[in-house]
Amino acid sequence: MSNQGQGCCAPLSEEPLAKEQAEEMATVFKALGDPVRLRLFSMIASGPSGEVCVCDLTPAFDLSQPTISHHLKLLRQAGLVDSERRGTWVYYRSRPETTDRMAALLASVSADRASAS
Amino acid sequence: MSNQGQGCCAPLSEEPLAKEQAEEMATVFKALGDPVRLRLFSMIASGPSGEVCVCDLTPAFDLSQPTISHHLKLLRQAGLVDSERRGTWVYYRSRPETTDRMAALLASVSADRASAS
DNA sequence: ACACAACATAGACAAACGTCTATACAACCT
DNA sequence: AGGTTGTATAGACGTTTGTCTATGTTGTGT
Repeated sequence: MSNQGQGCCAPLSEEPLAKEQAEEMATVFKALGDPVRLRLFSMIASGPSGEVCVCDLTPAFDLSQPTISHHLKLLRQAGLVDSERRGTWVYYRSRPETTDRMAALLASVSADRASAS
Repeated sequence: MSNQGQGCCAPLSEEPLAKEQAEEMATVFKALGDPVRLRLFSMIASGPSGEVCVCDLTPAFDLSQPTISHHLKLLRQAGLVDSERRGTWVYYRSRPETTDRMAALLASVSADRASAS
């Protein structure tokens, strides 16, 4: 099914991303791979006070409240945001560690690309 | 359904990511939101010569050749990679512009976060 | 011209996803 | 205590996604 070792091109040195690490990172990318979640995350991450109340997120979309809640849950499970209840309301804030990891991965790609030229 | 204007918290200044821009960027994130595609992209982006032959990508997975081809198509449609046929073989290379845009977006999130503290 | 190899496309199908309604839980306020 | 509001969970349902097999397309070599 392939011609490895027949001179097509140099064999890959090594997969730069191991299977397990790819699985983990893909979860994070997938979480941002939906327009609603991306906007939600964007609103949370750029909240003026570093956090945003769910009561301000929900009415910003033409979607039901449970749907927004579901999307927030996925963002939380991906490690992109954290939530805290204060009294009646729940506040979400971003977790820059996760964002930074993604940015670093993308930057390393560009770096590899640059060093190869 | 909400208490906007009742003192829950400051209303959002503005969605930092417009609907259309979110839609567009989400497509790119979604493309990397699958473990197989993320590994494919990683292999392509870190290819020693800046490009990788499909014939080296396909046997690296326990998946059928059409499945790999399909994933490569999605990466291409997302603007993450480009393909070129040379003779019998097809070579894929990454498009750093797209990667850089994603990194910039993630970095701006961190920046907003830092300036808010 | 013909056979063969690399890659892409088409169609089918189960699994995952995004959305909804209904309901539960938690906190506030008379 | 009881009613009301904010948020989460449960279950249902149509759509999208990831995978496969079968086939088409493009280039090579004899």
